[in-house]
Amino acid sequence: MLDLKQIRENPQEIQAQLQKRSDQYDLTALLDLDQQQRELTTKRGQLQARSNEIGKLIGQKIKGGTNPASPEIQELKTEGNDLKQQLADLEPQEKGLKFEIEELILNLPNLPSDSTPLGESEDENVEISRWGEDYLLKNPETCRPHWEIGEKLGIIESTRAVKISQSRFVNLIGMGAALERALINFMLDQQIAAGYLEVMPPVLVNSETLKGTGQLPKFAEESFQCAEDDLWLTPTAEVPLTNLYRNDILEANQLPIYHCAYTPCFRREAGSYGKDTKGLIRLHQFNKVEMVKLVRPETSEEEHEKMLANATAILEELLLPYRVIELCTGDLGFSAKKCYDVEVWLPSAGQYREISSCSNCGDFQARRANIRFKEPGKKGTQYVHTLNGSGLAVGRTMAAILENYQQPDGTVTVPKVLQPYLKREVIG
RNA sequence: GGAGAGGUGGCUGAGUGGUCGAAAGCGGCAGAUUGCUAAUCUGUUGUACGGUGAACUCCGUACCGAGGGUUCGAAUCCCUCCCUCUCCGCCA
Repeated sequence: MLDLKQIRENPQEIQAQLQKRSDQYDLTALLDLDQQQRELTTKRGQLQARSNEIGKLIGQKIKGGTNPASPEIQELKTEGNDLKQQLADLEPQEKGLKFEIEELILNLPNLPSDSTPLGESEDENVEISRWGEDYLLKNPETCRPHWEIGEKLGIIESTRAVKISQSRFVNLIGMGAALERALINFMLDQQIAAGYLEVMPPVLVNSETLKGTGQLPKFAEESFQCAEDDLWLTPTAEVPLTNLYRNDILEANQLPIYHCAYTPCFRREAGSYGKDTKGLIRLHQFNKVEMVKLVRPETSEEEHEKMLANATAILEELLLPYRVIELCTGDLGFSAKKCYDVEVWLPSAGQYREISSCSNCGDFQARRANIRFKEPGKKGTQYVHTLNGSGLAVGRTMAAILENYQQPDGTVTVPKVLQPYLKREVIG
């Protein structure tokens, strides 16, 4: 959530920053409502002050021995009643305005960082670096897509998954399931070693929680909902991990907080019909190891770079070629001010595909989720900065392994670092 | 799911409808003092919004689980909801 005070004080600047994302955001309605609301609040505050005063006065007089039925008291009661009536008129107006303002501001995305490249769409994302070209397949023309490899090996199965669920679900079988588990364990072990405290959080979360990280209200159609219980299936562990500290005032010395978690993630993928219908790339349910940081504002940029390194380290250990791109303003996620995507090489597609997204959300989520910290000596509180990144998407990592490690005979070599986990060197 | 109890400030825990933002204790902070890694004493102690201000301050409003209601006035009375705990049932 953006800072309303800041919007009020620098409307044209904020407008210009939002403009970098797209031209669909207009602050004029918000500013107008804010002005009205503030006037009302001031007026109501004055009336309320007088009303409180009368209440106290009556109390004092009665305690002092004045007859409650005396004209003096009656007169005050009349004034009190009159004020009450006026307040009763103002209050709904004020509430209505506050509600409208809230709705507008909750639908405004974060302001892009100054360093975020300008651009309208993903076409203008900027490649930052590449790694692992030595590990590219030597014979790309004969390589097969991971779903074919998986099906042939009997480790990825989709027909029966569709029967028991829907399209965009799969069964992992035998070594497929084992490889998935091995990857989860490997990734967690790596991130724990990098300083993240593991959490195994609930994956059903309430509406407040989704609002805190920015998935609600704007992206309700992206998540699966259990409406009867006000619970949603988490689209990413970023949601429960960040919300661990919702409404908290942390001590400055608790920061930075690093968490990692393995969770299944659930996404409706509304609007992606026909895209990536095969294989492990775009499923309604997938596994992910996530990293989340809560940090002091002045350190968030540096923490962001470190988090990116934690994500890419996994790919380097697995010897999978990747590149890092920085999202341009037009492609930036709702809550992020700056975002790196890590893309792994998928030889069958002949392209890099997203396998991690590392975002610096600044204080945007902290405002929504009301996560603050307090400096011991100082007065008042500050919002923390929140960051999140995949470390990594497990299914897509499996896809990359199957494709990049495939052998001409149809088997798949197990990456060295996974061999201790999987207790074998070849799948097939 | 059934029955009961309860939700108050960082924590423990008082609070008869009227100077209650809330006693007391603990903790925290500041100071004083004492021949000594600690004790004692004194003072202080939340958050948010708005106004004023360079700032400390000051003023107003709101917050005693949430939302309504009664009243001139609600932590206190009434209603609804949420949550926690205990017992029973069920269950991995």
